[in-house]
Amino acid sequence: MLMKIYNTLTRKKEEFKPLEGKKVRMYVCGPTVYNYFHIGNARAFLVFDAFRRYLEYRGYEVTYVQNFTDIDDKMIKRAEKEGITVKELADRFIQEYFKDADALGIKRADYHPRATEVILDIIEMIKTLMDKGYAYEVDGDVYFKTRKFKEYGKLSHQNLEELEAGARIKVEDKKQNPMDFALWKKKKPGEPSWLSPWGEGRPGWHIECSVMARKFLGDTIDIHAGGPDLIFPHHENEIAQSEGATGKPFARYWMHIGYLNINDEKMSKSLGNFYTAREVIQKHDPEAVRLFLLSAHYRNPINFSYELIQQAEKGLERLYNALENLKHLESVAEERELTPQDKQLLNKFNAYKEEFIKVMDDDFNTADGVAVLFELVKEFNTNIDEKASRKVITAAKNLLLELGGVLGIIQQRGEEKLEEEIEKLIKKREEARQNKNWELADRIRDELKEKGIILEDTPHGTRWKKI
RNA sequence: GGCGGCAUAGCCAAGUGGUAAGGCAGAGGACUGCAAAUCCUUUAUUCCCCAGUUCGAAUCUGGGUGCCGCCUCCA
Repeated sequence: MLMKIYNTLTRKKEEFKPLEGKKVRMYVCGPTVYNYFHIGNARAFLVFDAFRRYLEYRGYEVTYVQNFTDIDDKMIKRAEKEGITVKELADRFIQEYFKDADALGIKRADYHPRATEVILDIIEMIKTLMDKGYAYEVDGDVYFKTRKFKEYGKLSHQNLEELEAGARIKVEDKKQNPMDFALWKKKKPGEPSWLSPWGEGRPGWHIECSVMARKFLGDTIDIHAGGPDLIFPHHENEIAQSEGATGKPFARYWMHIGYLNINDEKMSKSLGNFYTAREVIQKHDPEAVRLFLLSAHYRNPINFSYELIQQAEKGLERLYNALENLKHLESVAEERELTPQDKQLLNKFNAYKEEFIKVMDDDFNTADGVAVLFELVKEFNTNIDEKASRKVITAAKNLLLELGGVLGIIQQRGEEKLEEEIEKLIKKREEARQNKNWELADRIRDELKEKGIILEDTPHGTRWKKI
């Protein structure tokens, strides 16, 4: 069965066939590194990270590119405000990006190019566009001639006339048409600049992605993805530039997530309803954030609140409890021949796995994937105990970790060790319980709780966990 | 004006023709020395409203109501 992917270009779910065998060329628009990224950005990075993981899980060989925009108006403004260079600003927030992205379990891309690293390639592409009549220069600025690109508007499903009619931007005298956009911007005093055939200046925003995608992935890529606000104008413009320059289709599948809102309103600085990913993961388990964001369909809008993150945290706890229980059972169960019941259980596990694949194959339905994980946990909690063969327990544990790994959850908490002193206390409490000295046992339990160790007495021994 | 999305239990949320997943919260019960974890039962005769198509609709069609987004930098 082929996977299906919803394509913004056709507004339909399509069967996913990469250009070349099992190779997938994937480009995701990255952040402008003038600040910490916010929780809305996080949704995009995290969702597409999960899709990449799933594609790899399904045996695709994914080349994943995510850029850093390190030169634009916002960068210049912020650097000026901070009294540092644009380069220093970029270096700093690229580092900060990786701190937060790593914490959220977002895997590193194969390539993380910066716009300023590909200036020569940008100039080359602009030259090509000028040669082909898709661009024109006016006094050191270069613009893309949207009227020349016949399919302009095909991604956002607008036609140029309507766009022009609805254009709220001021008509700049320099542009031939209000929808034309800058490929190259003439240097203003004090701005970083590069030498070009049109004089000193810097690239426009849209051209960098066209160039980086092509440089690292080729003329035609499989998946181009990003936030919903990029559909127009950014991705529309990328198509115009890339297809204008190469004459080939730019991206075969365009994927866009839904907005992340705060109280049903778009998150924006002017409304003051703005959360950086960093402040959220300082307060809550990053895996809970992942679980929260993957619990809804990626194309639907999602409302952010700390209350909902807390709900997700509880759910995550349930998953971890199951995992910890399995680990504990594994340590006490015996290795023995599989009974027919054991075999039946293993078959069931396999059915859950197939269900997971079935729902994820259908346009990455992570919400259903998460549901399968919870159903699996219920199955384990109900039907596996210390009498099960260790083989079954290990298989259960591995499946939970395997499917959780695809979504990037239940991966963080590893094997923890206890200090000797605490182990002694736990033993002491065991003895007290043997002697039915409940008072002492409870006192030790309370004492350990204050130290962040929770004890749970199970039929097959005491289990501990850290909070 | 053009384009588009959404409306499912207290909360979150999946489900696009076959008789309402999953999570959180709540109630009752089991287990436990007590807890915790876990399990069982329970919580939408019903999916914004009206009409229609159909043997059958949350899912399709028409109409209505409400909310939101894009068309301008933004993931």
